[in-house]
Amino acid sequence: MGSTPRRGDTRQRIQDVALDLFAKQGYEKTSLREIAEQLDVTKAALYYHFKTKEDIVLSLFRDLSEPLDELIAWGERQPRTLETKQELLRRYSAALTGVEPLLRFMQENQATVRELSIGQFFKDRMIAMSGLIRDPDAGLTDQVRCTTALFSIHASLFAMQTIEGDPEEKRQAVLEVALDLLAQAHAPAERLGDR
Amino acid sequence: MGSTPRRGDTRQRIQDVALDLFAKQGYEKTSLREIAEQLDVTKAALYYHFKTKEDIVLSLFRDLSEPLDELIAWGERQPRTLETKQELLRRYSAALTGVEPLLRFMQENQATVRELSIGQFFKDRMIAMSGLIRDPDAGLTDQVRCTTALFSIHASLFAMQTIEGDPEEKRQAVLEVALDLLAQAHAPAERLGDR
DNA sequence: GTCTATAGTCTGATAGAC
DNA sequence: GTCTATCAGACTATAGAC
Repeated sequence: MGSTPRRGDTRQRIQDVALDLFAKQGYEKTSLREIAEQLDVTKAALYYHFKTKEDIVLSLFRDLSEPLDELIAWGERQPRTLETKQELLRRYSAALTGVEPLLRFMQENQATVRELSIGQFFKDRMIAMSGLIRDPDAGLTDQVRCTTALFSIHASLFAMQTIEGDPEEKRQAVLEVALDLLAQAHAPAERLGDR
Repeated sequence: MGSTPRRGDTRQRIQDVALDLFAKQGYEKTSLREIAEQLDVTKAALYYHFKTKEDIVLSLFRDLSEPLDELIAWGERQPRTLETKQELLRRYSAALTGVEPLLRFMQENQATVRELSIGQFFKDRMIAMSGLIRDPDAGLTDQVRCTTALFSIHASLFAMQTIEGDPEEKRQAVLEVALDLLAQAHAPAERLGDR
């Protein structure tokens, strides 16, 4: 038994290969033929499991959508304190761990994702996160600090590739910098001594 | 005179329309037919001015390549001091001003640009900039600070869209935060007092 | 410098047999 | 659940007239 590999997990295999190719060479440049060939099935087999090409992408994003929605809902129930914002960043960082290929795909194919119905969804979520983190009445510089804090966590997975080191250690370092930025945005007046 | 508009500037007009459409809907989703239609010429006319579709993109990037190369060359001639790095950030921020649509296109079509011969060029330049800004022997957190400083300038054009305000004021605010991050990465030990 | 016409290829998607 | 066969439409790119 087992000489005929994989039966019944075709749907999962399609998702795996699709995400891999989408992240590697982009959504548009990846054809269904290519995905099918790599799985040794035909295009028609793909259409049994997914209605359209876009449907494959939608299925990939389901794992990311729920944790993100829960995080925002949690944030909206909390008092708008520095501690809440810091916890938001910590949870956000944790939520993104393990979905790096998906994030990379989203990051590198923004133009595509934007028109892919899932695009508006994530735009709304980023605006919501931004609204929870920064204070519209604060100074411009402090707003930039907060936005940079949020964005640095988001971007760390691709921007920090030139830095060597253990991924988890890097994640902690990014989180530390982000929390610092947040604290500075909420500090009274004096910052780095003189300067 | 002037009733027959635009003669001889077709090449420039192609570049303008192409960049606009590429930035708006992505490189792959923009066909040469679409560009030609918007200019009221035929596809063949496009091929008179540009050898391929990729060639249009290459021509767009020429304005950005030279200032960036000069900046890196300048940086490599300077002593590796905090002042040099701060000046690098200032010049980098200035160099990016005015080419926002091009940057947005590059940002949102990374997957495409990466395979477009110009991709390796910019990857090399970003690595070079990163090498000038951060110190590989410094602590992980300080390296993240430096990378975030560089990246925040780069990303400010799209990440800060939720913040209201004059673009130039926002640019200054981003620069201030970036310079702060740089200074903190080079500060001795004590940071924000207690915290 | 710009046109028409078209070659040649690939795409996402469907119908129907097994 | 996977196959073969095929669709209509879109694409980049070229040849050659004007």
